[in-house]
Amino acid sequence: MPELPEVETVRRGLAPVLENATLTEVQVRTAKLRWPVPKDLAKSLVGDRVLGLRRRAKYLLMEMTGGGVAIIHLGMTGHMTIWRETPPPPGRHDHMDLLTDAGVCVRFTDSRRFGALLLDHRDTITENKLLRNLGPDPLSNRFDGQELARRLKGRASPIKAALMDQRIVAGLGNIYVSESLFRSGISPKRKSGTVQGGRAEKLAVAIRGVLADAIAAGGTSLRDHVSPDGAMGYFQHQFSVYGREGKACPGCVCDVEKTGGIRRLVQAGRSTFYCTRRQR
DNA sequence: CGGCAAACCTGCGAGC
DNA sequence: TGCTCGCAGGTTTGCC
Repeated sequence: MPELPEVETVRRGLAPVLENATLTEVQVRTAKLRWPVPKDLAKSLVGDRVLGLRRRAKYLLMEMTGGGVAIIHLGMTGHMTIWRETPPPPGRHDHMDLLTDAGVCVRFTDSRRFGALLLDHRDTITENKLLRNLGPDPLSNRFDGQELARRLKGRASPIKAALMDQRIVAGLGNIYVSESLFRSGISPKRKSGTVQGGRAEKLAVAIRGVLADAIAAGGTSLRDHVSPDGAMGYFQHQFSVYGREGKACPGCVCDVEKTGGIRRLVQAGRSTFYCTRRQR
């Protein structure tokens, strides 16, 4: 499920029920996630009020009045569900419940358990190992064509790999990299260092546009619901290339029979989808 | 440092 | 129907 637009959708769904709420109970049923859930999690959070729910790249940061900050990552299959009434009995993959003084339950579910919940403190959060090397958030004003060009300069790797690298730009994943490259007309195989000037500008604009459109659509729902209120995201219906191998490129008028349509290739172990005619 | 495969997990759909 | 295989939205680690 979660790249930046899905995480932002989750943040927006949870914020109204978590912000200003006091946590009355934290139930951890599965401590074995991407990293072990801290043993003192409940002790650190219960009784504190949630000051704010923020997002940094694909991480959710829940800031507490006591100074604690819960760092949440949804991994590949993690999602959150809000229960305003008594929640159903937890299933095998319902690893955690956060209960608030308003009687709301926020349940964390993650079948593959690549997600994480860790603790830090507001005084040390900027030096946190998971956060300190992240590149700019593409929707922030720290990100534009010039900044992207600077970060790509001199790199020999294909641009697909560079955009997947969270140190270059933070928040893209496999779907939105393919879609952004398509929108900017850049081949995923192009050497990163050659994406400079106008080309970098175009790519930066494409990244921002794709992410903004995806957030407006409530993210992408391929297998899981993304929104904590159960609503499906529908950006998958706007995909130009992702998952569309052999289908017609939306920008090409050529016959699919002749061109073969959208191509798939594997780069660094991940599928990339692109159009050989429109992306150079 | 760069690049790549493997590792961590489970579920699902395709094909036989 | 039921099994096996490949693939899946992420990130770290370890090896050349």
